[in-house]
Amino acid sequence: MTSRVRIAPSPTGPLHIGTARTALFNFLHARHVGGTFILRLEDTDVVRSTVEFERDILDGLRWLGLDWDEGPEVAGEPARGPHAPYRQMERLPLYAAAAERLLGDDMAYPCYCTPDLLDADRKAQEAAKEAPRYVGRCAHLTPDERLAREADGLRGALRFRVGEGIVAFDDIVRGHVEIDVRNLGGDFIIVRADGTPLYHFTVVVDDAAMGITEVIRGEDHLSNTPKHILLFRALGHDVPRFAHLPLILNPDRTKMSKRKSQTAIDDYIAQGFIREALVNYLALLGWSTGTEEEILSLDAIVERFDIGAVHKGGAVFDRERLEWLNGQWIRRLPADDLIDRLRPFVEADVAAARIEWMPSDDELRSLLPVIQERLPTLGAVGDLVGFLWVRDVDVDAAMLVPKRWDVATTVEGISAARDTIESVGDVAFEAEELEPPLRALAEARGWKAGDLFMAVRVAVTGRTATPPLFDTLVALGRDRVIERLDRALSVLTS
RNA sequence: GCCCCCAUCGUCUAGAGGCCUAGGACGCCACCCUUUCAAGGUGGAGAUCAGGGGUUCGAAUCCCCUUGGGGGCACCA
Repeated sequence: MTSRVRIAPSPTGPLHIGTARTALFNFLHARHVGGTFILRLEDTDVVRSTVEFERDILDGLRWLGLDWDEGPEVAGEPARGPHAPYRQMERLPLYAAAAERLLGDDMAYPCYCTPDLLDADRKAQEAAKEAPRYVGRCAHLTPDERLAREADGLRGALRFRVGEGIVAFDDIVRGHVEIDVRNLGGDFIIVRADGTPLYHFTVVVDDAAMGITEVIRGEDHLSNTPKHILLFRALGHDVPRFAHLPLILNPDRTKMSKRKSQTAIDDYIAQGFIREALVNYLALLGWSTGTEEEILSLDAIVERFDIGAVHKGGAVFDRERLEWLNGQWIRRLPADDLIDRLRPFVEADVAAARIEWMPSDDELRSLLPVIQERLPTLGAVGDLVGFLWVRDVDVDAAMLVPKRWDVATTVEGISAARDTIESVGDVAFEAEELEPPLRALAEARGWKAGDLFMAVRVAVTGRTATPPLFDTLVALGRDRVIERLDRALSVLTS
C-alpha cells in the first residue's frame, strides 16, 4: 500500500516552528517512500481561524520547499487531489453523516449539560483530587427525556461513548503503547451544541476519508490517540499507523512556546535565515543520519530519512546552532542567488531609513567576496556594510584614537593617510594599489600598520569591526574616502 | 490529582552487549592565520552515559525500582 501522510495545520496563528517541523517530517517520509503528502486545513475553530493565518501557513510551507501533492484551493489555484475540499469547514456534511451514524448505532449520544454544570463537575473533582472526567449524566437518557430537554429549547452536544477496555497501538517511534480508556476523561464531545464538529472527530473522519496511512504528528497528541483509535473503529475504518514526534522545547525544556521562544517562521525569514538552513536544522531536531554528516540539503535529507529512526526525547531549540548552519548555507549560495536573497533585506534597510539608498546588483556582487563569509544571516548585511550606503557616518572622536596612539598622532596619521590615498590615482584605486603605500607610510613614521589602519577604518566607517580595510576603501570610492577622512580630522581637531 | 511518554557533554547528537579509558557538531577557551571583524585551521576544557539494583564472563546499550523532566486530561487544535 502506498503511503499517504498529511500535515493538518489549524489557521489560528502564523506558521509555527513546531508545525513546520511536523510538516517537514511528513514531507520527508512521503518523499522518501514515494508516497503522497497532503495538506488539510483544520479550521473548525471558527472564532480563531482566519484567512490571513491560512495564507501565512501555506506561504511558509511553500517557502520552506515543502510542496504538497494534495491540498485546498488557494488564491485562484484550484484544489489538488481526489479528496477535495481540503478545508474542514467545507466538509461539514461528511462529519454530519458520520455523527448521524454514531448516533444511530448508539455509539454517541446527545448531552445537555451546560458549560456551567460541567465546570462545577470539574471543580468538584479537582477538590476531591480526582482526575477530571465527564460523569455521564446524559449517557442514558431515555428518548422521552431527550425530547423533554429539546422541548425546553436545549440543544445537545454529541458525546462519544468510550466504553471500557484497553487501547493498544504500536507507535512507529515509541513502540508499544497501552492506555486504559478509563483514563480518557469519560465520554468526550465530538460535535458542539451548535452543530460544529470538534477536532478529535474531524481528524478521524478526514484521515479515514483521505486514506491516511501514517499519522505523523507531535508527541502532545500521544494521549489523545486512543480516542482517535476508538473513533476509527466505531466508524468501521482501518486504523492508520501512528508516529509521534518528540517535541521542540524552550531552553527550560517545556514545550516550545511563543512566550519563551521565537516560534513564528515569519520571524526567522524576516531576520534572514534561509530555507536551506531552517530545513537542515529542523530535520536534525529529533533525527540524525547516524553518520557525522550534518550539512544536508532537502534532497539529501529525503534520501537518508527514516521515520523509524526518529528519537523519543524532546529537543531544545538552539538558535546558536541554527545561526551557524545558516552561515554555512549562506557561504554555499551561488553569487546571483545570494544577491537575489539579499536585495529584500537591503530594501528593508532603506525603508527603515537605516541606510539612505539602494545599491545596484553590480555593487552587491562586487562586495560578495568580503561579505559572504561574514554574514550569519541575510539581515546582517546592513550591519556589516551599511556605512557604504549613507552620505555621512557618525564618528566618535574617542573611537578614532587607536589604543596605542594619542590624539595628535591620530590627526597626523589620518592626515598622512589622506594624502597618501589621494596620491593614488582614481584609475588605480584598487586594494592592491592602496595597501603598499599605506604600509610604507606606517613604516616610514614608525607606526604599527594596524594602528594606522584602525584609525582610517574608524574614520571612514564609524566602526572598529569591518570587512578588510582596502576592499572597504575601494567600495567607498576615492572621493568619499577623502571626504570622510577630512571629516574625521575636523571631528578630532574641533 | 490521574494517565501516558522520556532520560549520553550547557545544547543538538553518535552509540542497537565487547570496537567506548563514550565519537562528532554548536557554544566556550587557547593558539595559528591576520590591518579590525569574520571565515578557516589546530588544540583544549566539558558526560563516573540521572541514581540504585539486577541479567551477563562483559552494559551507555537488556530488565526492575527510584528520581528528575515533559506531555495529556476543554462544546481549543
